[in-house]
Amino acid sequence: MSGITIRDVAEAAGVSLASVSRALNGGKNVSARVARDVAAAADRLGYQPDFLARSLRTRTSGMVGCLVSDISNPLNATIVKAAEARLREAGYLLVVASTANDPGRERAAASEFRGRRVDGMLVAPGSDANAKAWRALVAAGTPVVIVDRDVPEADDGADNDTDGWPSVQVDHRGGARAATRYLIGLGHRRIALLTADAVMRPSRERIAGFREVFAEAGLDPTGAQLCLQSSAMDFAHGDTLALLGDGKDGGRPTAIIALGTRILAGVLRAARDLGLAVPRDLSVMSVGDTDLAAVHTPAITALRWSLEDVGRAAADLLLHRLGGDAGQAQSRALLPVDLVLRDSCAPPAVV
Amino acid sequence: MSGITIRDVAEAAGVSLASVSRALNGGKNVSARVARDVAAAADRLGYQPDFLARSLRTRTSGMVGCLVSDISNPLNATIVKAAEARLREAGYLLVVASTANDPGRERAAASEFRGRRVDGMLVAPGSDANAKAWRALVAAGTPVVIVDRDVPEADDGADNDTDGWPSVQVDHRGGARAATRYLIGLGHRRIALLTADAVMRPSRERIAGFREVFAEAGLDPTGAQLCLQSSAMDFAHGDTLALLGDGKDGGRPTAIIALGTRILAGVLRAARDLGLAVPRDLSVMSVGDTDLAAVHTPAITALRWSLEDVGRAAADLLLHRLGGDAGQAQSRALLPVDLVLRDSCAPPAVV
DNA sequence: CCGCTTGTTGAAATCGTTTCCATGATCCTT
DNA sequence: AAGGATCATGGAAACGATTTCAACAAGCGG
Repeated sequence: MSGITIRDVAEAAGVSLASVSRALNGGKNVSARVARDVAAAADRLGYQPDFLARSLRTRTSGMVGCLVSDISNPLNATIVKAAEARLREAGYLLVVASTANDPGRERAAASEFRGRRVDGMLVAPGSDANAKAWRALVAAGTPVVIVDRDVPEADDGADNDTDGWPSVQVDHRGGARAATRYLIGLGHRRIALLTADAVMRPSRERIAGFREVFAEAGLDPTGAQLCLQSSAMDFAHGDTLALLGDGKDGGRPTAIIALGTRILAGVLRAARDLGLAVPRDLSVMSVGDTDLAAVHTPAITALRWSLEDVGRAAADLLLHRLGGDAGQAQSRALLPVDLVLRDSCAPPAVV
Repeated sequence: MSGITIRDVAEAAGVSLASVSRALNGGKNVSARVARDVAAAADRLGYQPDFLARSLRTRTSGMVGCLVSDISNPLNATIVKAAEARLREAGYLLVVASTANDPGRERAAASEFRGRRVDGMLVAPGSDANAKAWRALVAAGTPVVIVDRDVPEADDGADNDTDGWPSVQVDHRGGARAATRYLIGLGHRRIALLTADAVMRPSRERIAGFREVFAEAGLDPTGAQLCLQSSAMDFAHGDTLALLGDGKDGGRPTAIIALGTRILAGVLRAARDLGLAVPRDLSVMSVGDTDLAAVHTPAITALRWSLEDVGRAAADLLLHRLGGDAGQAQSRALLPVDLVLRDSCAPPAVV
């Protein structure tokens, strides 16, 4: 290690430990001479403060914990990256834990973060079931920002904070509404939404928006078909084949909205296997603007939202809290979703 | 915070601080009665040790720093995730810093890691220029494992360690050789390699393997065309158009080896723009087995290596070091690259 | 029964930093 | 010029753990 401590600097500069600390930190109540000597000595010796000792004394670790299901998912990774950059600017270190949506690992990670005295946390729980663990953290005084998740209100009437937790959320409902309206506008009446299990907020909101539009348009609600993927085993390839193959419930869907790279890939492969041309025989839309969607032939119309904005907003919200601002105002952010029109959607073939 | 310290536990259990520490940690030289009482008291009070204080005393932070160019790159993210899982098992916390290959940020991050007293580091420098910074760290006693990078020998003759640094590397050269041999075996004589700037090991090794095979086969070396991408602005789309458009140097290449999702995407789009069918008019191979390669029509033959293995091996190597094993043996790992045959390569059309 | 080893225990030192407090010194005001 | 206010400074007490060391009890062979 560095080996040289504040004590060495003090001796070299011929002042006391307290003066060195003051000179290097606040600079308040410190004479110009001492400031100069200390800076010179520190520089000459290559002094580097020990964060551990400092943290122990000040009770702030300068670390922010980030709990995310899977860091190797590019969507998550992009969010984390943006948040890390913002936090780094503010002098914080981001530590991430991949939890694979396993409640046990989530709890363990949260507990470890707590033991390491993180100053705050960015969390995206795998499901709402773990909300109590987060509540315990918050009760312990650790600021927590929820990222694109819902946390149900406490079931014990004791501490029901009416306004909920600080959070950054994406307007998946609005995006789904726009997408559905667009397809209906093209003439589609049977649309399938392939998304993840409804245990998390994004899928729940998407489904809600999807159905809302059908209801508002006064269309046959059975035309809004859901296909939920609990685990992307074959990336929805089999499900899509089944969906497109037979004509149950009044015929196969003429349009599919698919979540993410892998499900989208499964859908495209299934369409190819069945000899269905996109967009002539089948319109396809991607939820999330991935490389695959942008580059595929034909290019896939997609719902896009800025992952960087999500990460930045989450970091800002947390920094706000860490800055002592416990004000309830601006404790929630809702980010927009855009519809990027490309070549993969067209009016359905006449029935 | 937790609020309750080892002192509270000591009082509750009616023993001294030292006994509590012994009981909770080693358990050596502790009577059954004390062990029981301490465990009970700690449990009842919900005691959670303070990592900061512990670290300060023991001089080990239990943290491992990871320096990577861009965590939002799925390849890097996968490596990091695997390493994190392995390190977590061993009780270490992984902290990552994205450096965007900016030497300044790399240095800053390394310095910060050092200040936070990380026990070790996993680094993939953006270029070899920063090697000196890493050397300084190693000289300071921090174990460092290099991930898929080369670090040149010190230019000052003083401390030239003959065996280099512990590192995990991927056999990109072998992979490139296999790929090139395969294409040559199909009859190709003009092959283009589109890869990244040669500032880092993977590209350098690939280029070397690529050329070696041409030389060994006694083929016209001008058939081995290089196209280096310093920044993937248009994802090599323009370069590919130029490459395939005219017939300089004895004709356009009949096969292209493209690095990663984005360059591959650019190549495929360019081929489409020029009306070249894959693999009839142009054979295409991907370096790295991405979603796009697996899902494209036709499916793209790819060079694949296990990113999880890279992460795991790096973690293991570092853990080995941290375990006190400074033995030079097994300080370097070389991971294999496989050629995954799919449908995107065929013998070239007769000239 | 004595001396020696083995095993438990608690008081105190330590890690490197920040911060409280007392002590002078300087300066300004009346 | 005396008295109070402000400021720079160093000694020492935290922060919460681990670890050394000495003390003491018990077991045991001779």
